[in-house]
Amino acid sequence: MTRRVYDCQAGCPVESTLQFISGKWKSVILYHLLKEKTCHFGQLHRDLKDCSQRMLALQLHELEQDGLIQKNIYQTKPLSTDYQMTDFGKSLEPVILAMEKWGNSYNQQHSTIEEAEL
Amino acid sequence: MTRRVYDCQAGCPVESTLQFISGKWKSVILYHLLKEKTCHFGQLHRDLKDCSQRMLALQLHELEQDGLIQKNIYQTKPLSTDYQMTDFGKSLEPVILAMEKWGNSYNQQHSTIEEAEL
DNA sequence: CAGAATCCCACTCGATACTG
DNA sequence: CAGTATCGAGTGGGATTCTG
Repeated sequence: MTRRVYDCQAGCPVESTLQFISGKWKSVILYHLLKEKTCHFGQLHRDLKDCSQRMLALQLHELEQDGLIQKNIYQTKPLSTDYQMTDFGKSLEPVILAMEKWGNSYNQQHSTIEEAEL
Repeated sequence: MTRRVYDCQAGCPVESTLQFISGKWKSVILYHLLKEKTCHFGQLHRDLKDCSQRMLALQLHELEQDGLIQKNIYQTKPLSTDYQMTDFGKSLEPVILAMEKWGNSYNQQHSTIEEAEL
């Protein structure tokens, strides 16, 4: 993996997982790739509005180095690239989907509360 | 929640989840609390070897403010406190357990490879 | 023991400009 | 379009010290 941020305790499984997905935007990128199968750089850049171009490139690069995603370059003009999950990346699907499920549930409850407050 | 780091897109469920667990040590703390039900500050400090006392206090405070964990203070001498998950915090169990499962699987494969390399 | 306060350096990360 | 290079402000976070 690119950077080891956590190692409180050799073998802590949660830390092992975090080594791969703890980057600022990694989980979100993986989520988009999981849903859309293939994404162009520009598309991700539009979707992740608050992620700068530089950050996006960095995160994608780390994900690629960690073997979670694969980059394909097409020598068209202008240049075009896209990204997709590797099999290793896809193995993280349960983690990402668990996050999605919890987030959906939270968003529902939260919007209900907001409506009640109006 | 204490800080909103992500909001690329209103309603992205993964981002909603990350707002709560994206802190540097939060997932690990939640994992420990999930497994051990109740933890004293010192115990967590020992378990998360590479998390400074200051960081641990900060993360615990944010988790408490977000309503994921509950803090209990005992006016003994010397002072003692412990932490446990709230019901809201427990709702994140599937996410944490998914991380644990993936991490265990990864660790197994990784140790096998290391053995093969010896 | 459990934490708050202060200090301060290293690094993160956004903005901008440039390249193939 | 899909990045890389450079720079500078802001902040994360460790070390240390102090309190109840």
